[in-house]
Amino acid sequence: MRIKNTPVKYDFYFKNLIPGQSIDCVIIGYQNEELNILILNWKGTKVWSLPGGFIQLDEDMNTAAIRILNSRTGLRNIFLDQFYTFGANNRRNDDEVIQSLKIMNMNTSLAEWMKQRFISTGYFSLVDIEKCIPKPDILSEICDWKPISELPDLIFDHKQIVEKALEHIQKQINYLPILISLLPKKFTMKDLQKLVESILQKKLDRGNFQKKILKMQILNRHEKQMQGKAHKAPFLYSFHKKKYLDHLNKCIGFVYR
Amino acid sequence: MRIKNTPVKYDFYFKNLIPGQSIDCVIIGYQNEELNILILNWKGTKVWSLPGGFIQLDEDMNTAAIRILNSRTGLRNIFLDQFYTFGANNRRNDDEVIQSLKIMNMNTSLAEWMKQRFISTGYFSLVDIEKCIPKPDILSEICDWKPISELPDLIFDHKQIVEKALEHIQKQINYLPILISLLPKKFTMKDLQKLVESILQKKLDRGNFQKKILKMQILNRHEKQMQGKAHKAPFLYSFHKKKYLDHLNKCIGFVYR
DNA sequence: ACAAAAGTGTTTATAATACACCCATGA
DNA sequence: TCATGGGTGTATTATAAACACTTTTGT
Repeated sequence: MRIKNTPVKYDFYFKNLIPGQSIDCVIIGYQNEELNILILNWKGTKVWSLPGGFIQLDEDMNTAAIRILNSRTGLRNIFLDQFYTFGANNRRNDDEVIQSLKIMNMNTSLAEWMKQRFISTGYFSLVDIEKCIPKPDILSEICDWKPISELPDLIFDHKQIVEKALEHIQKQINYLPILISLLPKKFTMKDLQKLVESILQKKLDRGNFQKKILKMQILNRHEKQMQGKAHKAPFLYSFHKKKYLDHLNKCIGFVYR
Repeated sequence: MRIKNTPVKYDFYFKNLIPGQSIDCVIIGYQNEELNILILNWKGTKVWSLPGGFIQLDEDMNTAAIRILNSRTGLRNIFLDQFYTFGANNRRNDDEVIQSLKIMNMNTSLAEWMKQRFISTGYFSLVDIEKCIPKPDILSEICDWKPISELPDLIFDHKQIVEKALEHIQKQINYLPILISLLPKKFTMKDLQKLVESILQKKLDRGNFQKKILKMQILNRHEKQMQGKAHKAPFLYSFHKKKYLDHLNKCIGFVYR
């Protein structure tokens, strides 16, 4: 799933941007029973960062976030929400910036731009990894999924941004369409349970989970899936989108806390 | 509770500020069985706005928010948290700004500053109204509490900012020290219930509320308070701060949803 | 036949809800 | 003595938690 970028010349593309204000995206997918996050490797360095970008002078901030998400993933109409704005004066370590920019042999005006103080608004997005085509940005040559248990060091305060985002979805699991966004169309009850467990970071009882979810009437049951495994084949399910969203709006308490 | 400002001359105090970035505060208090919000009236106009301000070049955004809160209320060590950043390109209506600045006879450089596009981060604060000494800012001459049911029109998107803040505390009542911040040291069970009801916007059963809260063991019971009313005198309570905060951290679900 | 995991059922404990009862108080 | 609201109790229902039983499948 690694995709290489073609060489670009750095131009003055940032002339049209709001200075001092950036966006960082925590793009979350679900794979191998674990949450994964999309991160970028800066050209010729060991620096990893979150996908991010800037806001155009006449652009809504939310629109900019959608644009950035789309340009890194190819996806449209994806769940995306703001969770926090990071405004500490020392959130970017200047040495880190200068060092990396030097390695990347960046032209002066872009380097100057990058050296500003930025206040950055964090957005998180929940995507189906299967549908996503990761694309590196102007600073990077690798754009790749990493499981949260194996994240490398990230530049600046990006690790904290990830942590804040994870905290946020944990608290919002009852209110936001988190589960429907992360699973493929059809899935087994076990898939759903593993996902919930990986978000809440705790084990749940299998029988009780199944009963609780079924009683909510938010799932459609489909044909059984033969897996060639030495046990009963599980049913496949899909979300009944309307009922699922109604449930969230009623804030009834979706799963566990 | 109205306080008039003395005349000030507008100076270049904003030279030291981050351009394009502002802070708006939704300062919430509890009075007459209703949530109240602190708002400002711009000099010589009918314009009402939230208390707000800007961030100094070398200042953390959170520090700026604390500074702004303190300068409007005189309070220190108050609960204050960020809830959303408002970045729509058209969130400020330019005509409104220009009109108001003209009426206020503002000098050119301040007017120019005010006409920028601002991305504004919303903070909310929960205060004991009794302890608060509202002070108008440089643009205003009145700084006053208004119950949320009787808010006047607010400038720009400030009404939406208030709504988002209220939504936020509703969702966070189980996680944030909302109740302890809004009530005076000692209060009756009825006071507490009315506060919770005014946040959740629904009626709760008196007997069940009392039992549920008492079972949590987060209150200290004090002497009864004789009110001169034609019925039994109620107990006074105060929060057992540690137990209350522990309860919130455990996210057990504090009251109702 | 067996192990493994699915689907469902049973039991017990805990919590939510509705509302009933008695008590203290001032008019 | 009466209306009012405070404090507490009880009965009913709903939900959570632990775990047991049966079924289906491939080896």
